[in-house]
Amino acid sequence: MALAQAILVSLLEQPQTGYDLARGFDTAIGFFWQASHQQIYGELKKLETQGAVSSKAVPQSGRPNKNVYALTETGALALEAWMAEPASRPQIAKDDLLIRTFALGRVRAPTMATQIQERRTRHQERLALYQQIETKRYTFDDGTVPDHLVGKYLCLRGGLKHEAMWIEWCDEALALIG
Amino acid sequence: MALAQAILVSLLEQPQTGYDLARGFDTAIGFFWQASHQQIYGELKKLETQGAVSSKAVPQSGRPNKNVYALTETGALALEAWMAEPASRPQIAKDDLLIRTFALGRVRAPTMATQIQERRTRHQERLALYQQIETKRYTFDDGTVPDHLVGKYLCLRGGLKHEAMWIEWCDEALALIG
DNA sequence: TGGTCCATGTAAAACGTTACATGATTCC
DNA sequence: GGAATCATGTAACGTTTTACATGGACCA
Repeated sequence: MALAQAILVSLLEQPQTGYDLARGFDTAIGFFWQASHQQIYGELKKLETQGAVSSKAVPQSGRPNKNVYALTETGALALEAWMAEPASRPQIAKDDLLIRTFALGRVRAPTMATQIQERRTRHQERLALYQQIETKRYTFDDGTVPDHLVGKYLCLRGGLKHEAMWIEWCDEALALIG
Repeated sequence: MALAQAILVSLLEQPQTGYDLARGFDTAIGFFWQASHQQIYGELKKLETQGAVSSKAVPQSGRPNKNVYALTETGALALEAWMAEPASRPQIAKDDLLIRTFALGRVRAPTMATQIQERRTRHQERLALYQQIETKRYTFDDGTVPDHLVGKYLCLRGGLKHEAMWIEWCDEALALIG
């Protein structure tokens, strides 16, 4: 749906290959948007035929050529227009741990405490990662975040809050089903 | 993926039609799992051929017949087995408001404050709804939730925390970009 | 008379995942 | 010698959304 825009936004920072994007989707924007390399290669081609991105082949020795994609003027304008479009309503991620949780008290489920404990560990790891990033990249002497980083910073803050909240939830659940 | 299980868990409480399920997916389990009626009708048929649910036609006057589905023994056992399977890793919901946010500071976006404000209102509404449900259905004199409601209650708690967290995020974002 | 609710369904399109494929390079 | 990295791609499959379809009941 908004994969095209996720790519355009990623290209704002610098031109990238499909491969770069696929990897970046594992880090920066990937904290809240996932896409496989197959999807990205396909979408890039579509965006190129629309004129939103341009590609430049970079020959390499002993490797397939790189296709480095850059945002075009057209793409930048399209992105700006899209920014003003109303965002879709928030969706809760489909989470099968919650389905299992829903059944608690009605189905025998001796492993649920372990499962929630495991989930807690995951969130804890993520939280630690985000905290590290916050300290490293978003801590400034005067205590304010420079304008051009505000967007990325807010996304990180969302991630931090998200993980912290789920840790709290796990603790609450463990206390209740203990 | 886990749509089948979401249906089975919904049927734990009582036999229901596909139509009922599709509407329930807008309320109880639907707070964290979405599915259209088309998907549900299809999945119910699949589940019936597998023997996990059984259907009973209920004739009606002036309406199409109801197909009321109930969980079978087989289905209950399958569900119990599934409960012990490891849950998939947590995913963050794809949210195009966050993509827009990511671009803040790099693209002109004069409507973003309004958009976040609107999103805040949505979360506020949801939070109010969940709080109402908590008060109405999960408040007991002795302060404890009865066993058979623990699962549903924990899901509601997740919803509450989720909405509260996003309201906080919206406030943080508005303060930073205001 | 026009809209929403009940109750089911088909069909096509869009989106996403999984598996497979290539082939040199670099690291352990 | 084996695994991971770089870099692209095709094909099959599964899931989800959107659109279309029916038709009486009930309400304003």
